[in-house]
Amino acid sequence: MNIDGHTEPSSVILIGLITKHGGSYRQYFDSTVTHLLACQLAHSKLKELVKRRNPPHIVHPRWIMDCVKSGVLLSVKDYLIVDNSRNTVQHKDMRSFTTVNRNNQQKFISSESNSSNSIENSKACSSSTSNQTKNKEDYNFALSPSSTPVGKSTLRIKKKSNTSSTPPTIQNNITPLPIETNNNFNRQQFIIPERRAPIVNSTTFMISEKNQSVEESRPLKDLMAKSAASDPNFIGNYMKSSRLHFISTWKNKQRSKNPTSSTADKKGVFVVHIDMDCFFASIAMRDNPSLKNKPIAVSYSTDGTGDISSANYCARDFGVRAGMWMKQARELCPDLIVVPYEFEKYNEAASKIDEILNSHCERVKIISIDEAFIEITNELKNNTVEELNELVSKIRNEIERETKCTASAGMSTNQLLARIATKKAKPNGQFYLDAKEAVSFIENLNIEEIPSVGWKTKKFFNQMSITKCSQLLSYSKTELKELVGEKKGETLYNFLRGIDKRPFFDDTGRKSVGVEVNYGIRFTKMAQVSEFIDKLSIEVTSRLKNENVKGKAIVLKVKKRKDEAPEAKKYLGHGICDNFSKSCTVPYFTDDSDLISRKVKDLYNQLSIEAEDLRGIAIQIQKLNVTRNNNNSSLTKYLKKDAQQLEEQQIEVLNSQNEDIIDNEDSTMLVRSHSSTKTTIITEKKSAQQKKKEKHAFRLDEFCELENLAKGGLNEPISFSFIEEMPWDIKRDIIKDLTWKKKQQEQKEKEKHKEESENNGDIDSTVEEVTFPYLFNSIHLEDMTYVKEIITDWYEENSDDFYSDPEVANLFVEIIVQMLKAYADNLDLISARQLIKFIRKLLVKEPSNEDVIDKDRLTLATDLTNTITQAFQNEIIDVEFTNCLLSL
DNA sequence: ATCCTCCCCTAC
DNA sequence: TAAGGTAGGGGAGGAT
Ligand SMILES: Nc1ccn([C@H]2C[C@H](O)[C@@H](COP(=O)(O)OP(=O)(O)OP(=O)(O)O)O2)c(=O)n1
Ligand SMILES: [Mg+2]
Ligand SMILES: [Mg+2]
Repeated sequence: MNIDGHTEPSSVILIGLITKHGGSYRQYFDSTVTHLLACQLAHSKLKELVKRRNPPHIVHPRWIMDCVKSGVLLSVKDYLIVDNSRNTVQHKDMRSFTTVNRNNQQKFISSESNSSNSIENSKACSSSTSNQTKNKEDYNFALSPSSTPVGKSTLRIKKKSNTSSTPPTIQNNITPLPIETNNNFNRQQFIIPERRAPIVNSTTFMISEKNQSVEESRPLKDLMAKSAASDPNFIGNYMKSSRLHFISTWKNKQRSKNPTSSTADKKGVFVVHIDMDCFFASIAMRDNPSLKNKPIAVSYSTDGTGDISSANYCARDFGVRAGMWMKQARELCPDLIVVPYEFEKYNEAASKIDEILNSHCERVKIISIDEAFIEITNELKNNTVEELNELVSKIRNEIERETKCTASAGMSTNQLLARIATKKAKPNGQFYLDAKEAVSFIENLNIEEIPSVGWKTKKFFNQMSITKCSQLLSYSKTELKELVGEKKGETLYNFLRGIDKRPFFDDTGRKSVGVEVNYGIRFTKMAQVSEFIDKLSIEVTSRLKNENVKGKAIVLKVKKRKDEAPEAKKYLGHGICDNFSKSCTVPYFTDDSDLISRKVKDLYNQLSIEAEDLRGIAIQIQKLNVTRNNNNSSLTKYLKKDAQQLEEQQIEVLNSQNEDIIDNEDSTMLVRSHSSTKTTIITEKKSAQQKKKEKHAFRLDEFCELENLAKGGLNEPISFSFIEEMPWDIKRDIIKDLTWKKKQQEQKEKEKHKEESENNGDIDSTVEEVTFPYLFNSIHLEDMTYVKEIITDWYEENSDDFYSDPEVANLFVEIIVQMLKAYADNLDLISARQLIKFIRKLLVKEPSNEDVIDKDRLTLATDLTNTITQAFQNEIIDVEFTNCLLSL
């Protein structure tokens, strides 16, 4: 729950009641808020709230009071202060809601009927001939105009000329759930199953009834037999069998081998891309040579909806492709021979390849289980293409000797060209693509042969009748950016011209760890979902522990059967789904499966997805403790390097910028005339030098600013000379903090003036006044004395209002909670304790002469501290930390 | 302007 | 029957 504005009774009291009776209070309004308590609400605010995916009930605080009085959770119906029931009704009536939508969509589509028709045609074409798999299920559904918005079948285009007709897209498909009182109970199912037992039962009852009555109950039952619900070790078995899991984890294992991007990048002479020919299939043919001249595919099934993992070149002649369903492959090639997976053998071969590559070359970047780039720096005597061909030939021979499988290699001067060359080299060949011939080579390719042009992008361009790179080459960079987005436009423009600016090693360290299961998910009860989340959490935790990482952000991703979508065509597949994701951040790094599971269930509840409709579920952990310092906290840097190094880095950055500029111009010269470019370089260089100078000027400027700030209105003047000693960037942060603080103080004063006339101030972010957010980005807020002084000052300044104006008291609570969070962030239990103790003392001290008020004060003080600790408890999930804190 | 959240896309 | 995972790049749009 969240409280808006001034309420009667006061928010402090309400918060106390809410937390005491099992509700959860949010300081700020967010999507988790189901009820907003208010006595009145501005129209503008209401409008905003109603727009939300799950608009809250807007309820009079009397509701809380009455609930508490009667000891029962009463319906909010009689306490709604805004009658948004009209909205509710609209949402409830999904049928009419979606019908309206449909019409809109169809109108939208028919107005562009030409283009959407051509999508359909080209899709039909490509699906029957050569294609990179997208299975018919997803395919056909996406084509059906009644079910999918146009936006989905085209690329997302940055600038949409007709914004007015876009609304009936994803937004509306995300089904704003009808808000009912019951909804709330559903949300709590995970948390307090027993207490909500009647509801749970009725849900389950309804489901089982459905199962009996619907005619498709039998196939559903069959599905259930093999689903995640019926196998207690589903995740383990699944991960053991999944080829995609296999190649993903294999790649992950290599992560540590690839150097990180920081490695000073030497300029390589050549780049070679090496990729095994139909890797999985090759292994099978190796061990059973009789298969060599027959079409084979690696799969679990000989027909039906099983995926093909890899097909040999003989099968490819029939159009059989990886990712294709056996059913379709069987149609294309009735004599197709299916061979099983042999993961262990793939591992062995991959290790051998890895060894061979490393024995020939220093710089090896592993891309996947059957694929790697190598960069040639000093391996050749004269750096001639002949030598290169020799070396690569030698490597390929060794690979074949050791693995009895063939590899192909593309060679050129950058990764893009090498990779493109590989395709031409296959099977069992090698090909050198000269950068000078890049454009003439690329213009004959189909667009999907350019990396980054995947299924969607291909469809998007096909729909504009673009299939060849030559066609794309006539688009300007600006036009491409308009079509496919800023970054992709840029890279695509460059790629089409054979330009690839990626550094050879670009691994910036892990950013996330996750588990996902989008297969076999068929549940009927929330309890099953809950159990599955427990297991998933354990799985993700074990992966975290394996890698020795922890994270702060917990992400839940789910697939929900699309409204009216039929049972998946693929056996136990996810079918046509809407995707949702929801995340939360805990204030410290964790790898605790209980915590993760609790939070994920919270998140799941917020999404309100019926167990029956769930088709896929994933947990991701982000904001890892190992993620390479995007934390650019100046202090962190300072602790790592000394200031000198930092300055050097600055200069390096500037230099490399210069190089970049030159690089850019060099490459564009390929297509442009060069007359004007030189001057550009010169001006750019100049401005870079200016920048360098500014860096020094910056220090002076800052110096003056700092002097002013240090003099002006600080409670605790910081030793000026101390600051002056600091490196420039730390100074800059301090200045930022101080400026910010000063601004806050000014604003507060302004508002105080206002308050005098209005008697109702709404200050909400005085919080960081005490925290130095820039400087203490990730470092302890250590100076407890300082903190205490600030709080005391603040308290004394406001003590007049403190006990009369609940807003002021509320603000106080907020500040303290924020500070506790900051401490929890750093697991600084000692300071947190000190703070709590200090607050208690502060509020209870100074015996007043007026006895009556004094007693009230004592009660209020206790109430307040309880509220603080409880609010804190709601925010901080680390049980250990909270318990320690509360057991003062 | 920059960050954060919730997506979508791509690659093997 | 079948095992549709996983990490990173990136964009839109809201919050700050
Ligand atoms: N959709 C896919 C793509 C690939 N793989 C697996 C099987 C492949 O053998 C291996 C390597 O992928 P490649 O893209 O290199 O494909 P192949 O090696 O099979 O064929 P190619 O000769 O085109 O490289 O990854 C898979 O299981 N499913
Ligand atoms: Mg391969
Ligand atoms: Mg490969």
